Amino acid sequence: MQQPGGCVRVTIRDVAREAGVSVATVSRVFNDSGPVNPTTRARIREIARELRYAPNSAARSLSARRTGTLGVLLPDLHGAFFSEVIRGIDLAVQRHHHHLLLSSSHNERSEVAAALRVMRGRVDGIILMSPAVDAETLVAELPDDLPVVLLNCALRDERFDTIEIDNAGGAQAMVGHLLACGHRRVALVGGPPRNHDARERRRGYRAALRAAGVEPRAEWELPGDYSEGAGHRAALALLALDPRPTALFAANDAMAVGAMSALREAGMRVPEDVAVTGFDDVPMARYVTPPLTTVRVAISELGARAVDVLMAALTRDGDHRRGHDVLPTSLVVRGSCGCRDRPPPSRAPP
Amino acid sequence: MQQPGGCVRVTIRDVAREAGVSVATVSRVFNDSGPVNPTTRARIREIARELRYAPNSAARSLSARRTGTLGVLLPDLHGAFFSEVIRGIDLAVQRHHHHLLLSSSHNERSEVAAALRVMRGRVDGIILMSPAVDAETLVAELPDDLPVVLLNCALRDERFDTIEIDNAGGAQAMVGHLLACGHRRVALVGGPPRNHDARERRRGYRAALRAAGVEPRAEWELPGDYSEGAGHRAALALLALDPRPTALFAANDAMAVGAMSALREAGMRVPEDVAVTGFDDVPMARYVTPPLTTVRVAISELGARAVDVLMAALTRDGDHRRGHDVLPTSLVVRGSCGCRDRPPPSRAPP
DNA sequence: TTGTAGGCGTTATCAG
DNA sequence: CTGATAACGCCTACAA
Repeated sequence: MQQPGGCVRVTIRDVAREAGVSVATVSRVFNDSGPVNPTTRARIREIARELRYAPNSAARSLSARRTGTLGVLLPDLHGAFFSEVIRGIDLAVQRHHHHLLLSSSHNERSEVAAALRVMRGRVDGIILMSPAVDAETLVAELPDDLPVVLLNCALRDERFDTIEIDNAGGAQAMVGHLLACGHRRVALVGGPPRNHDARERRRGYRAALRAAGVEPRAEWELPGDYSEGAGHRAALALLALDPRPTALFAANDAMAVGAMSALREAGMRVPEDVAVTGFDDVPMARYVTPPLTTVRVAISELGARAVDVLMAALTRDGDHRRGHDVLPTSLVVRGSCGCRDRPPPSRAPP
Repeated sequence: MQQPGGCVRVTIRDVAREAGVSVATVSRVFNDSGPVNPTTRARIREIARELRYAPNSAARSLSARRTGTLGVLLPDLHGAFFSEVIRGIDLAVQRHHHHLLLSSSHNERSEVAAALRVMRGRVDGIILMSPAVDAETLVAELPDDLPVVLLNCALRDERFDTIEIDNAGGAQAMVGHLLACGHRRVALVGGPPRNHDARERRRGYRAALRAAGVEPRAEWELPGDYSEGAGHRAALALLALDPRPTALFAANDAMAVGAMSALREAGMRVPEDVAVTGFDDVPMARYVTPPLTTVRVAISELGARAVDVLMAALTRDGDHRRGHDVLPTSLVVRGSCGCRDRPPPSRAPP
């Protein structure tokens, strides 16, 4: 026992020397690769612990050509949605005994490219969610020696797996529900303009309107950015409309909550005066007043499935058939739409 | 141009060969280290782009002994709190042009140890938030060749920097406020039993009670776990108490919202029948009904500061004085406590 | 301004 | 069962 505290950098060589064996043997016990005499194995483990040795992961991945890590690129870390995605990813990654290299806030193409570059050599595969960068410019940056899963991207390239939420379908079901309950003037609080999900949700909104014989109107489409404050402002804008919409479909739950807050402050009742609905079904949704009618999305499932697909591509190394998954959504009718007791609306044809 | 698509593994050697220079020169242009003829520099960049070359980060960190990455260990990824912490960390890390290796859900000691081991060689420093693992057992696992910042840990070791929220102070101020408003029976919905923050908030709660001459009572302390559902159940339990508490202090906002929901369902008015307050001031807090009175914490600041401390320790390599920061909190009085118009309570002595 | 060569800490392939 | 030893891809003196 030469360095009791092991204060500097203790390598596999130190352990080998101390144990009177070769580095190969030490490597074997730490990887369970190849046979090692139980006695020497125990001694090596013991000495490694005394020296506080831990394998250097960088060296390991360099040599083994596997990193045991997945890279994740997200546009932003804001709000319950991304939180849930990451959580789903993390749980799945742990199930596969892997790790996570996280990078976020990449809306510019150059930022995505930079983040992608840094991932090289550190990850075995990449999960990329970048709803704001347009598709064509994105594909040029993607590495071709690593498997990539695209999340909620407006891109369906045969070179990559993709997973997305049925945004349009969920929105259409939600708005269809409001229409089925008798509403004729339904407003929308949209998400960020360049955001793929937001656009799809808007598309579903418009489709539902048309399917019910209602022509979408520009002044019904209030701008938003997925934040509570945007919902608040949108509701104020809605109140200024004449004739005033009787229902408000927010592109996510946070904005719906913000909108309800503004309506209440303005002396309006939800749902009696204005029905309000959201999208995502975040945990908080059922606990606000009134409980929020919304579109349920298995958000963490989105992340988990991405990991599973990636791991599958990783193991079935060469021959992996790309897939394009669409995660279904479902209507969750609570109090904020005011039509709990009506029959569920039938999904209108596209 | 030998491999137009560069479909396999292109290394620095390939670029060097193609450009007719040595690997050293290529390395220089990619690191801006040492002088390189502008012409050859341009040619190398050009060829690297053609070949789609990107340096292998594992090799780079092995050789350079720096990874440009910080490791983050969190107990869980649930809820707005952790979401905000990560966001703060990520933003700060980007400011420093570094990256993030994330790992979570480590409540067991062995899990923390494992995660710590895997970080070796991949990170330059570690941010660890582990409020559930007891302090002594934790310190044994910490690496001594890497700088570590402890977040919200019940540990104040001279070997590590620590940052924590003024949990007790914030709780005491909040409960003091309720008492100053005339409440005498104030209940608590606690956080996870083994959680350090949760204990501190309870300590502040009790201290405030005693400071006002009110003896804490066991039946006032309702169990919780930081989830909306726990708050919901706690409120139901509160309603069964006789005499019934007139105020409820939830150890976080999510539980406060859950509690308000249960009270409303039971036909009680907030704050008239029962005042409800929370902790954290998550974005949603101001938009619930009624707006939540809570304790404001600069959550993302907690993460950002951790990064700054770590980076400071990294640059001032040898001589870095450990510090123990405490993030202040502040009272945010909204509608849910029913005492908006009263004067702010004076902070009671401990 | 450029090239050579040794080393970073592991793994993996052979012989023994 | 164990030990040399050649990669892995890059950085960095040192030399030219």
